[in-house]
Amino acid sequence: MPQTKPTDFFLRVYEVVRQVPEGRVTTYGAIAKYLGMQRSARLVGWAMNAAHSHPDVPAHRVVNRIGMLTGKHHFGGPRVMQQLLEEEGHQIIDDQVVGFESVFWKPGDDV
DNA sequence: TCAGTGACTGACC
DNA sequence: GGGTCAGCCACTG
Repeated sequence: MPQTKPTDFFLRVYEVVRQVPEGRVTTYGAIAKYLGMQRSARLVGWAMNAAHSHPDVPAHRVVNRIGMLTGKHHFGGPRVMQQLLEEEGHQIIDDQVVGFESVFWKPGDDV
């Protein structure tokens, strides 16, 4: 497409998040960087805020750069995000993913 | 139409 | 080594 609509950014974010393998997590910054907008990590967060209308988007697999579940309150409860991650085999301590670096998935790494 | 806000990040002091 | 600041862009009032 010759022109990138603002909403396309959201759709691309969703697309990247959907590619995150089960049992892995990624970061807002990684997604933003992958889309060529590393400085716009907040936009990824905003996209996640709007991702509620996209059930296919595993937003719980997106954390900040240190593996902290900063967006957990947006899941309808402070423990929902943690529970979802634990069901995928993660261990959450103090709102942080244990061994975050080991489960970190970089967009484009699956290829 | 304008200004403020937000699930972040990197750089600077 | 730790805290503060600015930047990015879309949505809402």
